[in-house]
Amino acid sequence: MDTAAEAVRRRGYNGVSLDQIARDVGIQKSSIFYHFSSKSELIAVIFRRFSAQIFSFLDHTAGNESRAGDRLMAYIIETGSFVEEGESICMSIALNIDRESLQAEIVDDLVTFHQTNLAWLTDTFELGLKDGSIADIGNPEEEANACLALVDGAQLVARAHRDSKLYDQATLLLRSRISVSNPD
Amino acid sequence: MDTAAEAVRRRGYNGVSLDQIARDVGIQKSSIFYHFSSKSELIAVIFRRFSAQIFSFLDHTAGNESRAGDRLMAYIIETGSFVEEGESICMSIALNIDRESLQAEIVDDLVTFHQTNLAWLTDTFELGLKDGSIADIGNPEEEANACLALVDGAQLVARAHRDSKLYDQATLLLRSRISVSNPD
DNA sequence: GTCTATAATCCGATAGAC
DNA sequence: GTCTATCGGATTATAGAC
Repeated sequence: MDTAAEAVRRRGYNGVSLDQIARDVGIQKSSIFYHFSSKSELIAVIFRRFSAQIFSFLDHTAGNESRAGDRLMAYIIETGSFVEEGESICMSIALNIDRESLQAEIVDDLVTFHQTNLAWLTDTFELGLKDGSIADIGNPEEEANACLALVDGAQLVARAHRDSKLYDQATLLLRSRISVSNPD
Repeated sequence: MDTAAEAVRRRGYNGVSLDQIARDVGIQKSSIFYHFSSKSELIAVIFRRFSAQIFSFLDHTAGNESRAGDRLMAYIIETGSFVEEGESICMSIALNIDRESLQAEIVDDLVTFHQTNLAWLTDTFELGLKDGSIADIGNPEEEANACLALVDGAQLVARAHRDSKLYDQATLLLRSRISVSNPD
């Protein structure tokens, strides 16, 4: 499943073959069908696992970080980790491109994933309005939408040039609005 | 070629088949090979055509609009036109996802396309520093990188929810920094 | 320049031995 | 639970008639 997840993030749904995944793992592709009934199901399972990991991260961050600036900074760093060496992107982006090849169930999960991220970011910017840890906040919902677009697009830019530093550069202006706490 | 271009923007390189393109056009798929030697060549040609159109737009805009704010606004609107009804995206994004399935030549063209856009945006923000038509500019190169990431990501967000209005919302904060001229 | 027909390959999926 | 073998379908590409 780890191998399949990485393959999807690097080559998209239509770009991966079960044969290639099986070869990377060191088994025969027919063995995959003992664990998953179809390619669709395999992708559905790994996306739900990925989605659950991110939701867990969001809950954990909201529970542990009391300041909006710290929450947002953790989000930007976490999302940047998907870029790796500029060869990969977040799975939801990769699957969204190949959306028309996916079954309706996974497409619904993709929408839910996006909406959950947007709602979390909106809450974060609303908190930022109160605690002042993020500068120049306009409408929280608009900020959340722009922030999600920025971190997604920053992954694309970094991948386009195979350089993870471009993710950091593209998000620099957003990060400069954050006054992080210094817990000692 | 128009049909092929739209198909790539909606389904990605690996998601389109020559048979489907031929059926949409109303010919047989074998007829495609009279005009193009391979699927790779077809995609290379339509991307170069797309790339030339955008480069022409950049030149035209820089020549006709003297204010940085007007140039940037035109760029944001032009890029937003790729979203259509939330079903499509810019061809460079779609091809960049399926990069590992493409021949090296097209990948080079993709990098050139991205760099040209970045350079144009950097020039625009440098002009904006001088003429004051864009507010709160930090480093022009960082602004360009963040701007490109934002408009690319805004297309993804709009497509994720099949709603072109989300592109407008995600770019609203950037557009609010622009003081457009009112030519009368 | 487009057609029919078909070759060659790849892929998802199944059957059955071990 | 993994293997070998294979089916059936889709896809890229070619050959040759018109």
